[in-house]
Amino acid sequence: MLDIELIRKDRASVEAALSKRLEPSEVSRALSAIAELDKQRRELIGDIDAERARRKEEARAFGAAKAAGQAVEPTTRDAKAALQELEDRLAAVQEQLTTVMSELPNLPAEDVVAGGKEANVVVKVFGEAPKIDNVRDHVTLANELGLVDFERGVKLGGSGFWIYTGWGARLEWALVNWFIDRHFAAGYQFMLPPHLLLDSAGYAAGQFPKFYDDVFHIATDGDERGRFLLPTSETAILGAYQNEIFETADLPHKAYAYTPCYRSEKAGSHSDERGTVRGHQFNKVEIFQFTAPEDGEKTLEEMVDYAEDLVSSLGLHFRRSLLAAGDSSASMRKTIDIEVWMPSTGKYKEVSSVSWAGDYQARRAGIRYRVPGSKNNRFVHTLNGSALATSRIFPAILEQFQQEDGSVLVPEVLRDKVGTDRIVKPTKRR
RNA sequence: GGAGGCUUCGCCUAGUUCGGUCUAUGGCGCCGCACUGCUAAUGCGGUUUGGGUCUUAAAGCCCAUCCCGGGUUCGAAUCCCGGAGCCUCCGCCA
Repeated sequence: MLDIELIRKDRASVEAALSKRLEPSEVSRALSAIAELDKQRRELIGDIDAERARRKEEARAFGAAKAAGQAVEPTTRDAKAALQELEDRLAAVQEQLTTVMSELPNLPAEDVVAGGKEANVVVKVFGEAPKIDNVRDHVTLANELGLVDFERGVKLGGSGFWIYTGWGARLEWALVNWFIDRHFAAGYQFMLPPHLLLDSAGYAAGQFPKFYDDVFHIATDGDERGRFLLPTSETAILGAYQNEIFETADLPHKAYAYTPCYRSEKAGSHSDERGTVRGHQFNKVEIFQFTAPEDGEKTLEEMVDYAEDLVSSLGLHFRRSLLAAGDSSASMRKTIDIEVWMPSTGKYKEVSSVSWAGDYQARRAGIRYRVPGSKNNRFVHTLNGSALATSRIFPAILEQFQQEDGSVLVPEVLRDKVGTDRIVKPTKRR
């Protein structure tokens, strides 16, 4: 949610920023509608408040007169319908305003360029692509080494699901655990939240209404409220703090969570999205920070550096990209992707997306902090980042560390957790 | 799933019987000031949250807010209906 006061005061700059990700004519139309609704809203509030003040005064006078023993007639009964009518109008205006406002995306940061995926900027490349003869893709490797059972996964969950098996399950779980250890050591608070969330949490994070159809909705017996399977633990971490006020001393608040991510999006069968690259359920450890506004943008850099250090520690070749306005999530001011090299496709694939939402999510979720020396509580800034999406790191490890003899070397930092230095072909039936 | 109790401005709490200066009591905590070699103690004052209005800003003023949503009434923390959450006991169950 954008700051309506900013739209009032500096509509031109809002319009310019939004035009980086929307059609200018569409932006103009939405802002005009907002200006008009905002005007109506404030007029109605003024009228309603005045009417309520009058009624309060009359009720007080009535009580005083009655207490004094005078015979008095109620006077405000007729005005009730008029007040009700004003309140109904306000509710209608408010609803329209909220609808238009909540559909507007965040303002892209200054250094974020307009355009879609093609306008993304590669900022930096880390390491070098390993030289591999006869590259096998991760699906082949996973099948040969018995790491992932795609066929039985489909038997269980249908298309888009798989089972990690044997050393594959060990590797996946080692990744999750290694990230969990690292974030804990880095001072993030560990959370294991519910995977089933109330719809309100989806709206707070800005995923609804836009992605309402891309998540799994769950009906719960005897409860009218909608619930859904979380598409990322970002939704849970943010939602956990809905309508709360942070003490200044508690900022920045750093949290992280491990959950599977459930997405119902239609999985097209792109050749570079085979295997575990895209599915209806994947593992991800998410880091999150609530900060004071002045620390927001620099925290983004800190978090990206941190996530990159993880990928570097694994020994993978990757790069950093600054996303164009049209390719980053609507809730975000700026998003930086970490993309890892996939030898089989010759492409880089996103393994982490680190974003700075400014106060956009905080405004939707009602998350504020106390400003020292001020009566007015302000909205915090929120940042989130995958650290990391294991189901993307997993295939990158298989592909980048595959050996001539068909085995795969385990990254050094994971060897203790996996329980082997090298994964070789199994001899028994799986 | 059944029965009962409960939810008040950070925390605890008075108020709900029987509707009206409740414009919500008191304590703790916190902030400011005073006093004092320092600390402590003490005294005085302040301290829910959000919206509107005015203003360069602050202050002020107005409205809402006693778990949430409806209702009754001139008037609701208080009465009625619906919902959520917590606690106790019983039942069921990984």
